Amino acid sequence: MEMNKIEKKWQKRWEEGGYFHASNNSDKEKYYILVEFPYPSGQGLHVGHVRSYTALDAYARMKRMQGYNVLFPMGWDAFGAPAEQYAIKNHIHPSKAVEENIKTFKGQIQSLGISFDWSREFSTTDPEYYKWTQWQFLKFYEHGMAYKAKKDINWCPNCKIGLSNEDSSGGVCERCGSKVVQKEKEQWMLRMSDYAESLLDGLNDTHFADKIKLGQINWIGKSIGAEVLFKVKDTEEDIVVYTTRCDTLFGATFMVLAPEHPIIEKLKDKIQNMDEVRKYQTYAKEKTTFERTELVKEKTGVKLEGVVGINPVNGKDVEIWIGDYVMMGYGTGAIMAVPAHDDRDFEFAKKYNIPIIQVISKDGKETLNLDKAYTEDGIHINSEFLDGLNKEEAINKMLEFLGENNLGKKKVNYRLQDWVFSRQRFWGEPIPLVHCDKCGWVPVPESELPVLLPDVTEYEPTDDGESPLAKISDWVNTTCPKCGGKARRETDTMPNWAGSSWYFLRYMDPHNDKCFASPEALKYWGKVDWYNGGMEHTTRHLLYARFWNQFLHNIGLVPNSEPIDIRVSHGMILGSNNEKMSKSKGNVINPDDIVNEYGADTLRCYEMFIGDYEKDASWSTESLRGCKRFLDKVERLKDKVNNKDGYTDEVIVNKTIKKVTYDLANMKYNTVVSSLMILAGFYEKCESITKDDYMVLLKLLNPIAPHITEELNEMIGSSQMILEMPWPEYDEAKTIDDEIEIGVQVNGKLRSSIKIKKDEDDEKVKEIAMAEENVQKHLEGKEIIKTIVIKNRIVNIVVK
RNA sequence: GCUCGUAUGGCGAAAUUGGUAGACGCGAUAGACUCAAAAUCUAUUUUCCUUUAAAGAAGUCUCGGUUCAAGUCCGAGUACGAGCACCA
Repeated sequence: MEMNKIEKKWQKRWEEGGYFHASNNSDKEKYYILVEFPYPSGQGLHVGHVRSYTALDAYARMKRMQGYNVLFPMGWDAFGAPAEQYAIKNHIHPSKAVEENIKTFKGQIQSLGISFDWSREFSTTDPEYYKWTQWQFLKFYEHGMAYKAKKDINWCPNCKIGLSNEDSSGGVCERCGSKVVQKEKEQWMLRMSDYAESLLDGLNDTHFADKIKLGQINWIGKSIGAEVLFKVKDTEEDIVVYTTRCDTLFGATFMVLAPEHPIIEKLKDKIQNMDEVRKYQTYAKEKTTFERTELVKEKTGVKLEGVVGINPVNGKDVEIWIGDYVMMGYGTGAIMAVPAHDDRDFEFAKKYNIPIIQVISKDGKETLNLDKAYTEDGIHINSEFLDGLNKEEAINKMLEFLGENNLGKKKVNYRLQDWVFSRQRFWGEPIPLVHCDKCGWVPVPESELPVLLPDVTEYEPTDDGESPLAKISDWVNTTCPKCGGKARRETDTMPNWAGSSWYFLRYMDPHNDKCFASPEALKYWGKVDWYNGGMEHTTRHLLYARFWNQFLHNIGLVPNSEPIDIRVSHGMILGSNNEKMSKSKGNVINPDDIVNEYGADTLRCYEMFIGDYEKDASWSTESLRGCKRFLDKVERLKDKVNNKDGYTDEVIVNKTIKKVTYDLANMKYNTVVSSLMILAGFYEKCESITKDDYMVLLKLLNPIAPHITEELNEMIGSSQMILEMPWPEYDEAKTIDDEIEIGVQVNGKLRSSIKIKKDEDDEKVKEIAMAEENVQKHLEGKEIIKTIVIKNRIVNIVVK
């Protein structure tokens, strides 16, 4: 068969018939299947895309045949750096490059026969779409969820641009290789940390895979501890520290502040070595986040001479240090150091000769010559009212004490920070605010949305790191919507994550120009039932999307707090050498080439067969040929079809229907293919098969190889397309043979196998098993202690 | 360092969730068809002993445990991979 021609024929027929268009008014039960929309890069489609699209396509096709109203949409996440880079280089508007890339991607996806509902397609860069992204940002702003704050960003002094953490990995600029420094800039922020607890709780309303839930939990990073107040001797100042181990307070011999801690300025007249402190502050500032965390293993710090803290539990003096191993961004930016029981504090204390007091031990005795921090839980010592208590008891008692004396309280901290929502880039959604000298920040009125990106040809950032938009004075200068006076537009744009944080809502009602989606559509489609994407997006993207949706829910705009029910992730397709596919390694497989040579169905079938869907898999063209052979075999079987009715073998057919139905819904695509191979192999051994036999195979295979199965269905004279037929049902009672073969073990070792009737009486099975010659041999001269019969499974005879 | 995965033939992998380990596919070997090749079909293919078969022994990263029975459960460890990373 000429596969390419056949595939085109069916793709055209499906598209023209609108078979995959989901309806917003249907009596059928809805089912929303979503696969992450791609960034349409210039590289074209990757065979990895084919894997996840095919997998969900197969599921969607089965669900439709099972009678669901399936929403399976596709679109484009097209804002972001690569398109902007391309534009800078070639002096064309990024939207042009995006348009071309989308065309390529779409053509490639269509050549695979994926059953996306193209009538709902959009790109995050469409003004009709980003109008609503901007509108939603204004909702954040109106509800006090967006604010401006000074933040350190990764800054390349050579390129004069701000870099993401990814683009500055290793502490050098990805583009020019120069050293990245920290630069303070005013940035728009979203109060995501306010939602930390709610994002944690909400996980209970989802059915994400455990590892994905864990990823979210770790990212949110909840920690339960206490804030403890240390007075600074002979001043009115206090220092509040955050600790998860307030029970070790008697062992706190010094404190460490983040170098930029504000108390330092307040105490500067008291600090005798202020020069040294200033020097250290500068040194810390110049270090990038990378160096602070990875390169410099050895702890450094400077003691604040002339100021002393007071340990609130025993009134003893504690030294105050600054050190860059303490971060301003977490807790209170200050810690109490307990060198005996914390590795980092121990190292610091050793280096600077600070006293070490042990307050926990295994046996209630002090350890001589502690050579490293004792971090196991034990019994408290040297701790007055805590002596003899274990960790939990001691923490509770200490919290009680701190509370009674107004010295501290229980405190929950989260690693999750507010979302830095500004980018100094051209190719993103403009933040729809203007700044007026008189009125301050003023939202652009809804009627003036979207704030469009201007049509220019220069996209280089400015020398001081402002967005390229800042240079376009026509665009920047505007009037204040409130007072009508002179005003300037915000020139920062939104991060790439913005558009993808709510796109799943837009699919429900993509052409609505009155609102981002009608309440009816939002209610009808509800949650995404099944969301698939890459492992790399299971923390941040998913968290942003959940946060965004929870916020919209809280202000009454969407019906569900959680947007997604089930989230799964697929493994990568690696090159045949087990490495990530890349041009430089020469191991890239272009799906177009495979489609041209072997057909889309073969590629689809192979990628489903390649292995465990959630794990990485290496490409093998040899194995791909095996799938081609299988499809050829299915084709040849059509010549065996006789004019009889019914199934040649009820059991194998029912068994296969059961397995394929279950496996398709449980991401076990590889065994879907193998069980169909077994069925085809069985048919091949038959003299002839019935049309019913053949139709079952075609229907079950259709979700994975839709083109060839439709063609064969037509060739044997069906007037209806497979995709219009109901999904095959199975009869549980017919999934097991009447006669089965089970193993017989003696002392757990297999000695024989016997044929018995299904559900045969245990005593009878015992009898048959005992009669086996080889079983007898192993029973000879032994005493039978007991015999275990597991129905339809195994017999085990225990002897002595 | 912490958290989470993973480990099964020459290779990709299955295993009804504690019940005959290696289904299915690739590769390989032998044969059929063919002038020949391709395609297709048939047989064999975990290892060891054995001419073969029957029969046997070993075998799912390592060591130990629970059980009539362990790839599957428990404990300790090794290797590889992923994420987070001085989070107090």
